[in-house]
Amino acid sequence: MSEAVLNQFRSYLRKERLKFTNEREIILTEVLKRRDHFDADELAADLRNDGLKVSRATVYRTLDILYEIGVVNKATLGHKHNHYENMVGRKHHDHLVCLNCDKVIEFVDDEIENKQVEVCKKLGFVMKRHTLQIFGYCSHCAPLMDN
Amino acid sequence: MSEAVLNQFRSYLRKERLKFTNEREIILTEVLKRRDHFDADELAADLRNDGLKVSRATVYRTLDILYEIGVVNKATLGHKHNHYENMVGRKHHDHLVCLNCDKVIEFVDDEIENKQVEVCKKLGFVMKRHTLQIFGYCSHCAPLMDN
DNA sequence: TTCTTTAATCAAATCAATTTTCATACAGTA
DNA sequence: TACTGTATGAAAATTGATTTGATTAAAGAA
Repeated sequence: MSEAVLNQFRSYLRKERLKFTNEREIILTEVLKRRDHFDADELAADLRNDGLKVSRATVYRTLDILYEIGVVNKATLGHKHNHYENMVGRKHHDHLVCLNCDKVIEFVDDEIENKQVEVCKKLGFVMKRHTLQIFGYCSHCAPLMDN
Repeated sequence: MSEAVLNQFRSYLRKERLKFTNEREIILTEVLKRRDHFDADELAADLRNDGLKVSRATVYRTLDILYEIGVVNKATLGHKHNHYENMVGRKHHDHLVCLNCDKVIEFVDDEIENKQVEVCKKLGFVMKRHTLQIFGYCSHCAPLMDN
């Protein structure tokens, strides 16, 4: 399965006349291990921890490529930096973000998805991507807060 | 009506032991004139144009307060800076953003809103705010692009 | 293999948006 | 009017992200 992604990556790079470098492979491998929502700096730190030296700039550049080919998704989760998530074998979903503990819960609601398509159709708008975030308190934190 | 907002602002400031300064009034007034989606710098530039000198820092600081009391909404519209919009007399709405011409279209869909409430209820999540953006091409730009 | 071309890398500089600092000015109130 | 503490502006600092420029290393050709 990660074999398939690797091939997808290689063939995209070839198509674009880009190079399959050691660093790009390292970053892809690390991204595929991840199941959470991480930022570029966390990823770079993890690589450094594993003794793999890849510069921040390369991490950013490679994440861009991975976003381009749909291997990762980029999300705005209420911080001033982007979060990424491994999307291999996963479908689009939305996020609930706890304002207290930063927990991120994923969900999909087909009716919400369908309604968005309808809204766009009605307005002659061609949807390319969409993102829905709900901010609040998770079931663990809610009782602790004075809502 | 803007009289009411002014009073709301003043009483919030009093409650928090903050001061009703000339600059804060200037910024509030300018915000209330606006019906579009603007960023902090645009607002500062407009004030400068009108001969009103207010520093960038104060603009940011005041927009924070206005966000706090719900006079403005803060939105992430695909740029790396925040956009603000005057919310006086307006209800929550979502945004369609054209990737070509940057046009922003607002919409509300009650069913989407209800579904979000349902999702949260099911998960024991207490919703504080939510934001949905659809990116794509508006009816004017879509025919010009190769979608 | 080796050569050649061209892109990729790193570290450091830069950038844009935002936030903070700190000396000074001013609003609210005693 | 005087006092206290918050707000202000200009500049510096911070943050996340991008670019630069010299060097390295893929990928394909010979």
